[in-house]
Amino acid sequence: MNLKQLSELLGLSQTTVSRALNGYTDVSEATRARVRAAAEAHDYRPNTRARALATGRSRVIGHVIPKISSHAMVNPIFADFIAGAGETYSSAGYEMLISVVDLAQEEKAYLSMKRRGLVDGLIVSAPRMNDPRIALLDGIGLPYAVHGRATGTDRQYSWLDVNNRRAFTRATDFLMDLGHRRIGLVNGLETMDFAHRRRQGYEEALRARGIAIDPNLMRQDEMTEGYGWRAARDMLAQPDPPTAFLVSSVICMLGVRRAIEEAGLVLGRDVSAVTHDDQLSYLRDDGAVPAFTATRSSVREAGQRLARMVIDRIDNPEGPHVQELLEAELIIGRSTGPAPR
Amino acid sequence: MNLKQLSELLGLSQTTVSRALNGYTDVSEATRARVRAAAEAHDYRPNTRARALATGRSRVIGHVIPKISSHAMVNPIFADFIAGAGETYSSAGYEMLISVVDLAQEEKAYLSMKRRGLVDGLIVSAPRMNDPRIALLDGIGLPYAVHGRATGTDRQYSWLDVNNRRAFTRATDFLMDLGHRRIGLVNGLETMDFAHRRRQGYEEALRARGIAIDPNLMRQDEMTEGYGWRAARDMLAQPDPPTAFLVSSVICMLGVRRAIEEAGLVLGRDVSAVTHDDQLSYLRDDGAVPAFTATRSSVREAGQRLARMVIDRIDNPEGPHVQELLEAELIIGRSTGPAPR
DNA sequence: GGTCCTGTCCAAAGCGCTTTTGTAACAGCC
DNA sequence: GGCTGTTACAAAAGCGCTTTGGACAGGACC
Repeated sequence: MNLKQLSELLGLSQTTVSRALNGYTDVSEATRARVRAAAEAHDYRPNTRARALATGRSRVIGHVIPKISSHAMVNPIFADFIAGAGETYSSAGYEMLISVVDLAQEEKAYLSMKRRGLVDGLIVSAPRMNDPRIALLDGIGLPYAVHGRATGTDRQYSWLDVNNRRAFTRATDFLMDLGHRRIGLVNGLETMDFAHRRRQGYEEALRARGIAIDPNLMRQDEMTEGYGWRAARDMLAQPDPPTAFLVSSVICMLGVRRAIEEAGLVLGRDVSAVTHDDQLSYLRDDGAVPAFTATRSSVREAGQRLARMVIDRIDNPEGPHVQELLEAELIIGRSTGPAPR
Repeated sequence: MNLKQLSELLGLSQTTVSRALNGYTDVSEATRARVRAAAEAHDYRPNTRARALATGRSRVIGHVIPKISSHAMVNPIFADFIAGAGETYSSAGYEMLISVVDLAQEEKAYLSMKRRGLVDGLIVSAPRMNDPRIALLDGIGLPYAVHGRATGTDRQYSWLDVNNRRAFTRATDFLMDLGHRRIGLVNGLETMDFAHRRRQGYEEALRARGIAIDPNLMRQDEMTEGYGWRAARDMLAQPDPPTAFLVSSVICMLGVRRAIEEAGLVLGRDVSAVTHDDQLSYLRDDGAVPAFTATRSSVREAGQRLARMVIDRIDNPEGPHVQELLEAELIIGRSTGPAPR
């Protein structure tokens, strides 16, 4: 059933049927009701492609996953973020298009998306320091919003980020309030903007209390369970081991906990640990008192809000850029306690 | 730059330019080269929407994420699967569209995708027992391929699945060869087809050697770290505890390992464990000898192949259905050893 | 010379919508 | 009665492609 057939069936012109369904006021309410009923009865849906061609807007928003050589960079965050964004899109009448693109082809891919009229806007993920994509997209003229910030760029752009610096400052303060003085940092890769900011927050808090920053207590790597384990194990084996850890993700934290337990120590008593928790649905902590003390910020919610942000930019491309800084909650769980004396 | 402008620039008709670029033979090679060069020079890309409207094919394949009330069901598998499928799509000139849909609206969503001409085909994920979606999609007439199988349906359809039954039979046999007789099963939710099949494989292997099946050694739940921990802890606390575990995912396995270590036992010596490993990129095991003995099958590869499968169905909708059963490898790691006597 | 290919190219229709630009019909007003 | 406004509909253009159905020139063949 297409518009032509529906209009013939109703004895009306395509114009009238189209305008009736799209809420124009130059259609009488009686006619509109009749059209609506017929559309409903025959389950008529306007063809997306034709509508897109006629309006010049595809109502599709693109997400790009960069691929390095043969491996796509899949982030544990990805699934929940997508789910959040997808919820906003579907309630706003947008579709989400995901494209796996060679990292080296990323520039071309954005341009091609614009040229082909594939998407109305983009979400930019995992910004790196001095990320070149921002200038690029401004040049192309495709609305976008960034998940995170790109330190080093002085352009204006729309972004949403967690206040990673503040979160880690607070976590560090919290541990110091409990009497901890030697705090190990099990960070993500510091080429990633968020990890860089977390270290800043950590160092800032230590400096504020006049505690020396010890490079032996700082690690960075991709956030796997194994990395968490190795990092914590090594630091605990040092002459003057940390009494607490600051960890960048729950997956890492699982490894940190293992290292602590293997060392014959008890988490939350002998050694404390705070992790950042993105509230990933498949890692959720279902206890009454959470297992881990955490700086918590839902990545799904970030997805929802960022999706809204691109849509707003599409609706008003010349509008002012919007920045949203989400504060992470500090949730007390069973993984922290007073420093042993 | 659109087709009209390009053709005017070349002094050719739109027809000729279009046919030159699309490889038709009624264009001389000299002209084709000239057209190609101009297209290249001006970075011309045919507008996707116009082409889709003209050809009646969108070159988009849909993936649906069902949403239960306010929570999308996000599977840890999801990200890697998508990445795999995305790789195939981008090299085959397809795009991937992901739609978050209320579980109750799923039927409508498929129909709407067809009616709106949004996608050329679909991937169906996480089939349940007697899954109604198969009959539904056959009725709608949208090509699709299923990730997994739906026990209980006698229709023919195209699917790709891991041989879960065989994988768990082999793993059980392997443990029994090492002398284990009491083997705990830490399974996923058995409403999921794959979990159902894994239990079958486990029970079959036990029966084949005349070992009684003990309901006290079988658990099922959503596969979190916490669930793995609780399941293993509880079973180990039983009067006649298992000497080995069969675990449904690496995340669960992390919990199982923790329970074993907390009980003062050593994994791979006092207690053995085999897990299924989907080779998720963010849980990869980077040691020389893997930490876990595992039935291993890459979900990313599954994504790649399944994407190819839908594309084939789109190209030849009346062709015979294809089924692909991937055998999981049994990889020996450090988590298994002879049963203690 | 006429016929029949063959190799190249093109005009125009069509995909299914939206939107612009009318155009009747009717009412209100002097 | 003539003018202006308003309301409710429709004809037709246009979005940017692909595809159908020629058209035309040149060579081969009889």
